[in-house]
Amino acid sequence: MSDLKIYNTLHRQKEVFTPLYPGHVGMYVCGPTVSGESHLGHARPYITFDVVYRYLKHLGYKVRYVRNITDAGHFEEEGRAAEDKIAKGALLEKLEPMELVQKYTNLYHWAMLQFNCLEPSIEPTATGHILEQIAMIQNIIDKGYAYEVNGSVYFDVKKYAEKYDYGMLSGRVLEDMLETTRELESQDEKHNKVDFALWKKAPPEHLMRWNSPWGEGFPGWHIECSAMSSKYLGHQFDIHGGGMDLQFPHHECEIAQSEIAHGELMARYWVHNNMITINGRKMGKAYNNTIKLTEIFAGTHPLLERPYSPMTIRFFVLQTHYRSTLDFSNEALQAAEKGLQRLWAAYEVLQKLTYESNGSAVNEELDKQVQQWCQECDEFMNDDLNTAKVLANLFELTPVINSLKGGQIKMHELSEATFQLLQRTWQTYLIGILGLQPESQVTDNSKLDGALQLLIEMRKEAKLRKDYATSDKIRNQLLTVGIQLKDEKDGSVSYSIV
RNA sequence: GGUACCGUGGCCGAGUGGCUAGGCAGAGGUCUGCAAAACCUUUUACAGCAGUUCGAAUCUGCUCGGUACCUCCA
Repeated sequence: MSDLKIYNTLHRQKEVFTPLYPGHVGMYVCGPTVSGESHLGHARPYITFDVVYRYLKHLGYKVRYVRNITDAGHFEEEGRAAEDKIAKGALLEKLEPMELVQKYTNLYHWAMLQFNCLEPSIEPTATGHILEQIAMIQNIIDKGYAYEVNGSVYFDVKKYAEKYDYGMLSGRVLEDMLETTRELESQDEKHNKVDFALWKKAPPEHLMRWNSPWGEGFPGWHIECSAMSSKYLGHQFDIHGGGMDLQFPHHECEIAQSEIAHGELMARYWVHNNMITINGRKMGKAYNNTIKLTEIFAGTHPLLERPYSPMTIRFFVLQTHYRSTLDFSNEALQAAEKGLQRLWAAYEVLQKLTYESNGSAVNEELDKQVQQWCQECDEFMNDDLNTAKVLANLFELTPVINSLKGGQIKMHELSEATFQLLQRTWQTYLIGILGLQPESQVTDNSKLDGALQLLIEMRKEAKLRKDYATSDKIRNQLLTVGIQLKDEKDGSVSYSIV
């Protein structure tokens, strides 16, 4: 169906993508834990896999894209005293975990919308699949690969490793992990320090709790993804995605659980995006160096010189290959912002151009070059989704488009087919696959437009009188309220809202 | 300590053996009443050392520097 090659972490190499069922793709991406606000680091996987989703659809696949919401855990409102949680008598005064979950889920959805991320086909919640998780845990116990201690259930990694390859994804060696002894509290329940929890007994202060065959508790960290992906995508599916930091232990544990429960490798292609760094360090809660998305959009974080729009962030992310780290800085964001503006301007110009030829000869060299730049976009995407190169080619095409408008290149120098390819490429890539969208909501305000046309007319008359004081005043005053006039080569005047 | 990964010009970043990626910034020019935008031209690279090769940013080794993961962080 395509020549798409994608880097599979499982085998540490690029592999031709062939779906399990021809024409269909099942993709699971680890979603957010909705116990707090999303930060810039979170934005990367969602934008990355949004492009994967869009591209697979572009290739003609019918894709089921599942992205979970982790809403089961130990939730606390930031800054709220711990004793608050259960001590208060009245229900409404207590911390209600679902209230937090709802709040941050809404905020997350809002941010995804800002980034123009398509909605997943299914967005299952951990709390909505407790029964499935319990059933899966029981299944693993029945097969002898998990044991219960004091109301908690642990996966027996050592036993698993005797027969299966624990570490196949992360490249870890079990022996090494057993050797590197490090004292950890509360590991006394585990038979081995490498074992991981499938179910945890809920201590009294734990608010989220469910009944299970092992008493009141809550599911372990990894089990939800295994349970929910198999429910909606089958025991084996095509793509499993997430951040690189989830490779171990999260994804490794998912593989082990699923192998025992379902008897097969859960996903065939494991795709991991790299981190966003800030001053060279990973942006993460543990490092205390996060910038929340709301802070980015509003420019309220102390590290920000000014606000940056969602599309600037999206463009910034896509300008780098998804498996490279991406370093945040004001300079880099501002460069991205300007670059994107240039691309948009060219896109709008291209939209308005129409093909016409006076029968003169086509400039073969140029024509061929334009064709090549357009066609290469497919190759770049097929080569492990190289969005950076796609953008580079769009930038190569930008002066061609502007020159067609400015007259440095005559339309007849391109063949009609090439011109149409050019238009189609921009539409397909910029809008369709990279998912960028215009931001200056030109609200199609006919009243504003009418007023501006009047001002433009008055300025024109002033210029004819060589009354440049007046004409400049009109232009400068409009600029201060965010409307920029541009004198075009053909004598017309256009404006843009900045 | 274990396991991976990375080090590209002022900044951000593609690129894996020969063919100037690209963006932003800087410089010069064209256009313009002047601007803006646009167009044209253009400077600064491949952490260091050694090796393989006709040829290395790209392969190998070493050194230096940095990062990530190692049990609930995308």
